[in-house]
Amino acid sequence: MEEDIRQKVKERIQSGDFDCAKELTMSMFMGKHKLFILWELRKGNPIHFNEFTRLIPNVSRKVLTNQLNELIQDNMIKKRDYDEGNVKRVSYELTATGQTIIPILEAMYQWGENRIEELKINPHYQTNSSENKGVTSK
Amino acid sequence: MEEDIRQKVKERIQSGDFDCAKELTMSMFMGKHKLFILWELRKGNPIHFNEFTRLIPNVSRKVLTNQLNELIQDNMIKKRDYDEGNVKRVSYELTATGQTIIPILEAMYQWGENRIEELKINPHYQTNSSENKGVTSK
DNA sequence: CAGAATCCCAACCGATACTG
DNA sequence: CAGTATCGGTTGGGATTCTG
Repeated sequence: MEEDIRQKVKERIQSGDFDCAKELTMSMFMGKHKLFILWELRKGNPIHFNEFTRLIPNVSRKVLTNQLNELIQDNMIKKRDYDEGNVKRVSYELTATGQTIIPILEAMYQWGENRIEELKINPHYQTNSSENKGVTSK
Repeated sequence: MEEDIRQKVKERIQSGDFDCAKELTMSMFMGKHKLFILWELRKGNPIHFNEFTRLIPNVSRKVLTNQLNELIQDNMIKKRDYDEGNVKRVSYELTATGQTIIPILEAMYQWGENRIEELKINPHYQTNSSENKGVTSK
């Protein structure tokens, strides 16, 4: 349904329904590896296709291609083809628009770090124990 | 795969692999309606179960229940049961932790708004036309 | 090196019906 | 009112194989 949401958001915007700003943003990095891809590109350095296959653990080329193409369609990254000797190479880098989304990723990174620290101190997962139960004020 | 990512991230954190901060954050609002739920709760006002079914277009109770429960497990929202007359009611509101993620949603909202304005001026979708093609510097 | 083309499965989601 | 239970459809993603 990820692709679905991207399409839905596009359609809504194209048909004049602009009430989906958060969803639009979210659709930029929905997809298994997009967050990772954008994150790796955030410094401005271009990255080759096969570099990604090494950087991202266990990604198939098909899925990687798909994620990269969607990011290109969304104008978040751009592709550059060139020849090196006689072997074709391709690199990807952020577009100007893509760069503007990085602060959000950094905020997400920071929030996650803080949350992890909290969880180290006071693990909360699978404890349906305390504070969050129904406060049943009958 | 949404539940899957939530579980994976949890497992990674519980097994001492803390290198997934962004993914943890993202897993907080992955799921079809979580963004919407958190957004509606951001002002601090509690919302009843059936209010959500009215606020969210075309959500089934099953899916809504699921999304709410995951948010509770993740300590983003909390549930409050009480009796009103002799009818059981339930409301949901943000936890303290849940409140800390709102600024990220607001950043996403703002980014989306800006992007929509850009697209109004210079529609970019489905034009694989110009700047983003391979810059083929052969 | 950088894909494209298939096949296939898991699981998210929707619709519907039932319960306390 | 606020759920639970069940069934079935859709699709993103993995594994594998084939090009230029």
